[in-house]
Amino acid sequence: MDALKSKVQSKYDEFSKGLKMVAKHFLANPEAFAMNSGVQVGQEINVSETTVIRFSHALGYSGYSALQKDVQEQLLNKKSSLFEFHHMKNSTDMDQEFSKKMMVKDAEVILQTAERLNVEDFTKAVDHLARSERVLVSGVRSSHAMAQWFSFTLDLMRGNVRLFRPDTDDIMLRISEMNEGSTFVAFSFHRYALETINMAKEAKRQGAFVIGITDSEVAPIREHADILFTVQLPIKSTLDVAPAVFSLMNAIVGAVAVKNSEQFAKRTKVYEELQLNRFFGE
Amino acid sequence: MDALKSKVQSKYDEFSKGLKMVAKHFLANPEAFAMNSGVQVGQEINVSETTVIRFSHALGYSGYSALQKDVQEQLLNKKSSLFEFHHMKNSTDMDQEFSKKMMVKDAEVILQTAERLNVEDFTKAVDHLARSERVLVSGVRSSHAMAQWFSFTLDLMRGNVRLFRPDTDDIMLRISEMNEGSTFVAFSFHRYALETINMAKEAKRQGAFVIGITDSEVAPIREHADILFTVQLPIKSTLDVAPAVFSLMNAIVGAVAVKNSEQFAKRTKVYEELQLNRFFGE
DNA sequence: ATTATAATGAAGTTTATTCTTTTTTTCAAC
DNA sequence: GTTGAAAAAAAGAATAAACTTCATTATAAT
Repeated sequence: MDALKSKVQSKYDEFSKGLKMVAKHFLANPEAFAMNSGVQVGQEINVSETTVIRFSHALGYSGYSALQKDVQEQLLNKKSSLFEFHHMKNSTDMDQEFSKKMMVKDAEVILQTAERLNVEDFTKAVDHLARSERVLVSGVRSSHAMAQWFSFTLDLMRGNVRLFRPDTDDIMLRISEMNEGSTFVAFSFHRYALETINMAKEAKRQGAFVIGITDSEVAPIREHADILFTVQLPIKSTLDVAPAVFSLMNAIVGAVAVKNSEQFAKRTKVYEELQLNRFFGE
Repeated sequence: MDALKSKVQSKYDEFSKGLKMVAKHFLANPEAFAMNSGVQVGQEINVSETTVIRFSHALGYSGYSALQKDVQEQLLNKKSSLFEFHHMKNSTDMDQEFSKKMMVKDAEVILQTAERLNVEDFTKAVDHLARSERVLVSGVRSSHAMAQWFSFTLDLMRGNVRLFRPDTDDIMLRISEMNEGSTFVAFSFHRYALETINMAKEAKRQGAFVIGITDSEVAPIREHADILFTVQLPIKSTLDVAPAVFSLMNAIVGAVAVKNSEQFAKRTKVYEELQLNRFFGE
């Protein structure tokens, strides 16, 4: 399989626009080629069957059927070799075990978080985030990445979202901009930086709606939050909450996008059109 | 697969002579059923196509096509393991459905990413990240949160990790610090900001080891990366890759921590002791 | 702007596959 | 050995897939 894949990778640059789309899809999901007909594959990627066949030709096959046969064989061989791999327990694939195990754990934490999520709170939070005039997001140190992603993504969606930047922003100024039409989102995780907590307190005093995202139901931020989302790890876990928090944020942002779908479509269109070639590759 | 196989086994005694032959062959070599047409399967076991079709009927399928599709799916375990577990039928609430669905999808993407992860690459990357004198991390715009988290966390672990800051850092200066003992980590996701790509190119030219984290096997960063990790979403998905990327990073950082465990323990101890009460709550 | 070149998808043709119907074979009972 | 029931094969019809051609559209070069 890898041989075929790297062949596709190496030829990728010579391909036309349509072929590139097919190639990308092939690399991402070769199973689709093994199991479906040419038309089906084409439909899935919005390309004509003809282009799929041309892709086969470009790789040196006589047609789609030939490519499909080859993919099928390689895929099934890989399966069996992977199966063998699982059985040998020597030390070299400890790492495989390790990475996989950790990621499975992350997935489990996400499911558990989803399970525990309070629907009412979720709906209310989404509602405020969609409607608020202004949104201010804060999170420092270990929580800063979360705050950054959340504000960046939400700003794409609805605008008027601001990330508090501890290095350059003035706390008092930012806080003074908060009022009844504002929402403040605080990311406060273990060690619970006082900066964020105090901001939440002040924001609330100014009448803003405060959403707290944290790792414990008794975290200090709870006092100042109208809504509290908690992402909890299994005890004694060395995991990081980040994957689960991002999944939660993803759901929130997605829900906001759905709620404001027309506004969202307009904004992203404008954003896409703005892109200048000299800033981006491909 | 096992379910289907044992069904065949249990019905075996009731079968006619011809069907028994087909059943035997099916148990021995189900791949043939996944990949070949009815006639071909028949020929291989000296039985008519009709008998193969009858075999499909005997198992309760509408015809050979239906059997084949099922076998294909089971062999490539297209059926996601999670979907089986989390059949959410209980909730009537649309919002609950929504948030949960999104998060379940995130979990699935993580599992798939774990599945596809190349062990060798993972080991090699961890090795470099643990041993390198210096590590430089870059990611702008939508990738910036990832870069921030990764550099922050890895820096806690081993030190000498630097995040490239587009607003204040000088590209040339940062690049010129790279050499054979350095590792450069590039987060390059859709729209593929040129800044990161060019930095990777230059870093490589300076002899640094380059690790690319991206969303496609043909993303532009691939040319300049010694190791490429791809986190792919199912096509047509409106999801964000962030949760899966964070899970991958989590695994990487975790592996580095294990590798450098004594160093890591010392560093975090120092860090913990440093904390002054007036910075943190509780 | 104009032309030449290449890429694309719609429509049409051919080939392959599945499924149904009909005929033939098998085999046991008499 | 004939007969009849049951199963398999062969033939045929219907369907679906793969491939080809060609007109249209996009891209690049002048």
